[in-house]
Amino acid sequence: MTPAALQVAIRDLVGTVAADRGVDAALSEAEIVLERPRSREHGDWASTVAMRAAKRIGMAPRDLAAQLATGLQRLPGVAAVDVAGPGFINITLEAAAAGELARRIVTEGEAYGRGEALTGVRMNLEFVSANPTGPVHLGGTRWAAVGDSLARILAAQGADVAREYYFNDHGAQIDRFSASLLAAHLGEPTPEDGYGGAYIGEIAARVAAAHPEVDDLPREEAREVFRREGVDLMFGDIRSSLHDFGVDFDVYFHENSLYESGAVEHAVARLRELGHIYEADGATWLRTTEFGDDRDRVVLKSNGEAAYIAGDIAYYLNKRERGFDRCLIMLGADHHGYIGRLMAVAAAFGDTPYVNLEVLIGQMVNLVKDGVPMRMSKRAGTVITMEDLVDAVGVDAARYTLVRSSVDTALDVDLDLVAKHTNDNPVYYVQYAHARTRSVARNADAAGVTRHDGGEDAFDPALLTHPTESELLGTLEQFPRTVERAAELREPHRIARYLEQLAGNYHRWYDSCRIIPPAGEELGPVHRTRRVVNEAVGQVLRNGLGLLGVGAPDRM
RNA sequence: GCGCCCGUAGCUCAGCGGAAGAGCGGCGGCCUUCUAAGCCGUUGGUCGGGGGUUCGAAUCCCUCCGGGCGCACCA
Repeated sequence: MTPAALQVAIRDLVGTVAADRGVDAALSEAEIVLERPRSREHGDWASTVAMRAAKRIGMAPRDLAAQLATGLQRLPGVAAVDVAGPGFINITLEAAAAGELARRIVTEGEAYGRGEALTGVRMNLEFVSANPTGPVHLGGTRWAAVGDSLARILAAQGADVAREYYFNDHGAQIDRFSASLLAAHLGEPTPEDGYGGAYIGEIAARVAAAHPEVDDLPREEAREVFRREGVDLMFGDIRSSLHDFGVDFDVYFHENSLYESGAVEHAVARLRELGHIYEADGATWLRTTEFGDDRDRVVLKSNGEAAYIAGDIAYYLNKRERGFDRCLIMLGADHHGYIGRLMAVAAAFGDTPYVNLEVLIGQMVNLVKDGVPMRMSKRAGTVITMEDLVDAVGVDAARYTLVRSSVDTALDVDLDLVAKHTNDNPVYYVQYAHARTRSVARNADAAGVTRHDGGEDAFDPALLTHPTESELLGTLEQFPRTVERAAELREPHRIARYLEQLAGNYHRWYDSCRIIPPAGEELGPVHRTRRVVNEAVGQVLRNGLGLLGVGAPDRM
């Protein structure tokens, strides 16, 4: 008896009751809510359908629930049905019906948890996108962890996902970067509005070592060398940190290519064709107010230069022309003001905002020391980088910490605390559960506790009768819909929270149910069956950690 | 002034229409048997305040308070 079958049965029963009373009470699937009750006392599944449908049918909720319960009781695989409170229907399944899942998970393996919700959809996921003026800081590290995990989750739902990094190595920021490098090389103080931090000195030294001629060049030319070579080195460092963090992009998109290829002119011409461009005050404007923005935006400044948004316009059109159905952009909270104009741009091209284009805003990461927030400043060089974090806690703990909270929540990271109490990080709780499943498997093999007994499949789900077993099986059953929900809501943290629950269920099961019989107890079908459950849990933990880009160790 | 996010246990945070949660911390237990990075018990909450919608609100709507981040012909 699967939840889907239960749902169908409930719909039919409601139809029968309604027909008896001469009422047409056709229920949509969404109305037949079947959920895992929070408390074990409420059975394996609970339905609120009686409370929803009571008014339409003209019965008291509890009476309707009682009638439905009688019908449900007769279904095969249903052990007990109770009516509680205002009309909850609590359903308990027979162990055999619930336990069948373990066999299915082992058969499906890595495929368990995948879905088809996004099959055939081409998605472009843009994240991090930091300009090469310094190492990736904590905020960028959060997007790296969340973005990469989201890409994995979307792919698990069948989407064709491209990870994309958009960057600019020209303009005022880069000018300040190269001026800072030159100053560091010459032993001068960091220029006003320049970048501080130890990495500036290191990059400057590497450039000078590779190009000793800078000392003989005029200042302007030397600065040009520092600009060109420094950007290359910096960007190389960024890519390498990201790679070490387990994040590799499919496309590194250079903003300047939009200008060099004529993509900006192409996009502006297209918008002009569509009638959304006008001239005023010597500048060229896009009428974004027509599409919900709070003011029109300058596309080409009165001095003839392209405004920043011109790049965004061209970039969006470029993505669409490369065949992406859905363009997702992850931005920090300090960019939330862009959403309106970006959506207006999409609409101006005739696209559907929030469908063809999605902007995911993530809140800031704050560095905390001894409970006091520390201001991070690139200029002052008091920045915690991706590498700092990884050095302190390792890739797995770093990624897990950053991905287990909703991006809607500003995150406080206390480096001392994280470094000191590394074992407190829930990632170890989950990883330990996985290592335990592997350890049990090794020992079980050695003890002959295998699924097959003399060629016969000894798996018998009716033997999984312990309360911790129905709890564990119920959680295992939730994995596919958890992944689907995480993909739909773009919320990877749901996977992490799910894994913590599963790990807890497993640890408690392990504590009360032996897989390998202790001395004096005979090896029987129950042990062989539990062995399959153990494998199923390991598989799901592995699949889930994989979606987070976190390792699933065999030993700890 | 306008806009976005947040306000749930001492701390960090899940839950976002259906029967208040986890981790950490505190206190007390459990290793001669499959990993004690574990388990069990206990402590701890007017879900920021007030209205409204609903059979039912931490969850949706309005409003107020508090905190964070933004509102350029900068990039």
